[in-house]
Amino acid sequence: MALQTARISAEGGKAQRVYLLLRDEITRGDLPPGAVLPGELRLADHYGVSRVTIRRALDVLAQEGLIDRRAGSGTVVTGAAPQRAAIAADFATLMPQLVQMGQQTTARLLSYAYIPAPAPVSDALRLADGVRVQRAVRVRLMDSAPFSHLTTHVPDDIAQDFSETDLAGTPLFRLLERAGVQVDHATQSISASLATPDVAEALEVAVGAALISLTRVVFDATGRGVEHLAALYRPDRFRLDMVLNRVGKAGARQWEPVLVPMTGAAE
Amino acid sequence: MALQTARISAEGGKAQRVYLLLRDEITRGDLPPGAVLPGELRLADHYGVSRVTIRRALDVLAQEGLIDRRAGSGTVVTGAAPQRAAIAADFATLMPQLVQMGQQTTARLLSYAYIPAPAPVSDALRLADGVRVQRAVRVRLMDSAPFSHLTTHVPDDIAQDFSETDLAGTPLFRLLERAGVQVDHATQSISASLATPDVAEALEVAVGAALISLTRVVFDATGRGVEHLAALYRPDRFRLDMVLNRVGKAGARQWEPVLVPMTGAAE
DNA sequence: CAAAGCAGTATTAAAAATCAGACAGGTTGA
DNA sequence: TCAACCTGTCTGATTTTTAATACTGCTTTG
Repeated sequence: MALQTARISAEGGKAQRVYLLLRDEITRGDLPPGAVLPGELRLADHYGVSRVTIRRALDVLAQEGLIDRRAGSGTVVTGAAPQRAAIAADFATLMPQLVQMGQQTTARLLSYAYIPAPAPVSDALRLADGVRVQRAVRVRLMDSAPFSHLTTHVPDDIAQDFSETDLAGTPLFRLLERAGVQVDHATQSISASLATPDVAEALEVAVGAALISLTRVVFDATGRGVEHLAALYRPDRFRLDMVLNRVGKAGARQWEPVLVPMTGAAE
Repeated sequence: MALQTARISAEGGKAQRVYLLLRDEITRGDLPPGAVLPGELRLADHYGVSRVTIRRALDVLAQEGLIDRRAGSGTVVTGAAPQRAAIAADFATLMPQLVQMGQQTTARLLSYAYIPAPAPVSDALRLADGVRVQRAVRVRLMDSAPFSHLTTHVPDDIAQDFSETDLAGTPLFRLLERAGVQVDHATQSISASLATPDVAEALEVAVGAALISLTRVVFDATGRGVEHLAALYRPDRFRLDMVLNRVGKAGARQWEPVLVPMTGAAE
């Protein structure tokens, strides 16, 4: 019944790529339900591949119910958006509406080890060379559907208190505060990246699919780096939303994010 | 001299995909300069392809100077990050530090037309069916290096004042306020998507590369939708950063974004 | 209503990419 | 020094992609 889990592992060549691109355009809304695709010949030209290859990609899309092909008439995007219980997270504070949603998310611990801090992590956390950190890789699921892949690094002296079961259940953030860390501020950066084979498997997406990438570095009151989070989100199941208000008088107007008070922290 | 513009157009199969994945991991910092890659055999196994395919991907990376291959020793990531200074944008308010950077960005108008509003746009702007909108597609460049692909939709009665040269030069946002629109609030959503052939060409990236996707809908004081922006950013040239402060007493703590006062609006 | 045109369907053979394996030669560390 | 591992190189079998060419069926137009 692997319908939307099209093709894990790095299989597939051009046809697979065209499939990914088209599916991305559809689920993204660029090709809304009801829209008619260009003809296969036109598509072949557009993507720079042969018609047979386009056809193979369309086959998969049709099989998944994303498109409806009618001979003579054309290929139309069907409204049958299979998923869509997308988890919306407040863009500014990054607190997902999980509380409202019944907190039905669970986490699965994929890996757990103490290692010397990798260069990017020790740089970001401003650690001395060779400092050991606890590295944990987790997948967060919503109704047993994975939506985020989390890699956290915490200096080992802080992480001593975290057991494996802690990590599997509790958001790392709460563990930090439980450990007595005075969380003060954090820097975040949003980007986009491609699904490598390992995260692709964990998130049940195809290798090469687009993912939202979030990197967060948390500091305590003394300015010490206490957590490095590298998160990857499935764009079809996770959204970063925000509302901005235009405030101030003319000439000195600016945007101001609308804050939604809520405790907790997204991962 | 097309060095980092590896392979535009939809050519390449698995090798191309592996190349994209590896390059993504390198430029993203997962494989920092100096890191030694796993052996070709291990890579082949990891990506589920043959060694020859891995080899082809490494060939391109080596040609671009991203890796250094030494027979017998192994393949290491070189620190030669040909990356241009990434444009950082304030995450909360989405105002890029363009002013500080000398405002050296220019825009190129790719397409310009009045059309009936597509379904996603008319939905988002809450327009009646069949309302005509002005659709403009632009590419923004920094030192003649493209970093964003912008598709804007504006109701045609508002857009009457915009000439083609206006669009090529001025941020649409300023045009709106010049037209007397009382901008009140906006909703934004961040995601990730893949580069289709057309945007890939405009942004000078490979087809299938990861892009940051931002959708913004702007409303005026009367609650009317006045602008729909769909932006795609090159993650290697554009970053969304923010700083959060942890405020409040224990038990009612929450994050608060740090605001950097500045006028203007990012596109 | 008939014809033209378009779009999907199907089948072939050639071309290209990929695969699996083997071997040579350099480097490293026990 | 030897063993293990790495890149570099080559080869023939296999799979994927391509290109060319019919064909069927729906829609539209004269």
